[in-house]
Amino acid sequence: MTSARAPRGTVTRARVVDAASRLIAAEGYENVTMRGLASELGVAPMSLYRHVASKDDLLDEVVDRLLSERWRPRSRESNWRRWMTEAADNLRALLVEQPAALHVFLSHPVVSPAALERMEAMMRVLRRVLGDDGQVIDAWAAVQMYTIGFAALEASREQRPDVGVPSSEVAGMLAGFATPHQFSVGLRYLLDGIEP
Amino acid sequence: MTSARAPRGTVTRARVVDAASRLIAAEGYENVTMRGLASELGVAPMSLYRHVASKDDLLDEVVDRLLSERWRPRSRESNWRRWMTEAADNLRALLVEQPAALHVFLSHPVVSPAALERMEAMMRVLRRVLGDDGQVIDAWAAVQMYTIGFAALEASREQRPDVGVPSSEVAGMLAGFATPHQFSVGLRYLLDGIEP
DNA sequence: CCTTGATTGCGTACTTGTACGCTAGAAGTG
DNA sequence: CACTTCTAGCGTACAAGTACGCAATCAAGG
Repeated sequence: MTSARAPRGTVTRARVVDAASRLIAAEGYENVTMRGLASELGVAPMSLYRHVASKDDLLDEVVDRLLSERWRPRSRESNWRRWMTEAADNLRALLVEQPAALHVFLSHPVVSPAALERMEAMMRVLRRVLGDDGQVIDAWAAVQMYTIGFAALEASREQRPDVGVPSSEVAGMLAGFATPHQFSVGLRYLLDGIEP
Repeated sequence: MTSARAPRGTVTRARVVDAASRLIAAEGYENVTMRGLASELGVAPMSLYRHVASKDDLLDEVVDRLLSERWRPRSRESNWRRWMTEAADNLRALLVEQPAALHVFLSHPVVSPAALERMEAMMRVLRRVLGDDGQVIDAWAAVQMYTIGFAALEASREQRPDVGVPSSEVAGMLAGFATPHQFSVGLRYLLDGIEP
């Protein structure tokens, strides 16, 4: 039998985060439960709570890892519009592909290490274009909010079939709203407005 | 005792929505449970599910009522920027003040009657400015995504105290991000980019 | 080594949404 | 009126997050 108490040190915050990352990648975020995670580690469910404050706390760290691997644009900072577009789109894609990440970004302002690194990089680029620090912050915030808002809708777009309202014109266009292309169009508006 | 089966017709979709609206207004969204709602109506919890598919389904309707009461701008459509700004800000305020509404808008594209009415009105205004229908849709989507994304962050801004990262410059500005003023600044960028 | 205190794994139990299927009573049929 | 059918109210039960407190084990001091 596998009963008996697990030895001390079996559970560690790092181990929990590792296991959670693996499980999320393998089974998908929505199929990961604290109970399942615990049994994966061979411990009782409540043992996890010595090392993470809550499931959300755990997710914060899992998502920071994902973000740190994926946020960086490939292009050079010299073409600021291209670079900013890529930075925004990388986050959008991450949020859409990883429901866990979307959950985290919608739950609270994300200030994990990777998020801060990304923010600082974006502000650095914007500062070269805009000069004024106040404007830099405004611009960054606008792009960030747009990105998260867009990702939220794109991710949640499982067709709602009927509506009971006949506006087929309206219903029809709702389908095509949340696409990566639409994202870049809106972002272009935003950057147009930002550019001095 | 209050046992015994409730007579037929005690529960109605409309009555459930009414009671839910009342409870949410009185106790706050996060304190409203299906069990509480049922006891408010004097029926067993599962009885509600004959009339609403789920809690989310119920919320959809509750939120549509809120939206229908609050989305309309006060200004005239002739000043399109002012009108659009008001329309966006009315939704932002609603989402921030009503966690139930935020939940609904983040869960799926909202196509309730009031949402459609609002969308059509906004598109009508944009059409007069932009002409081309394609651009109208793009512009509307951009504003909508920005609004929802911003509201999500503004609503979730309960201070996260430490971060473990010393960038006080960064941490400091994070505090001031999600304010109504910041919202209007970002929206101005967006409208600048949209305006022909 | 034994006592004492701190740390950590865990058993139990509560809350919330809701699936499933039973059943009482209304509505239709002969 | 008796019988069938359909429907709406409900009892039971389960999954998931996690509060609370006990207890096993480790570390420190004598």
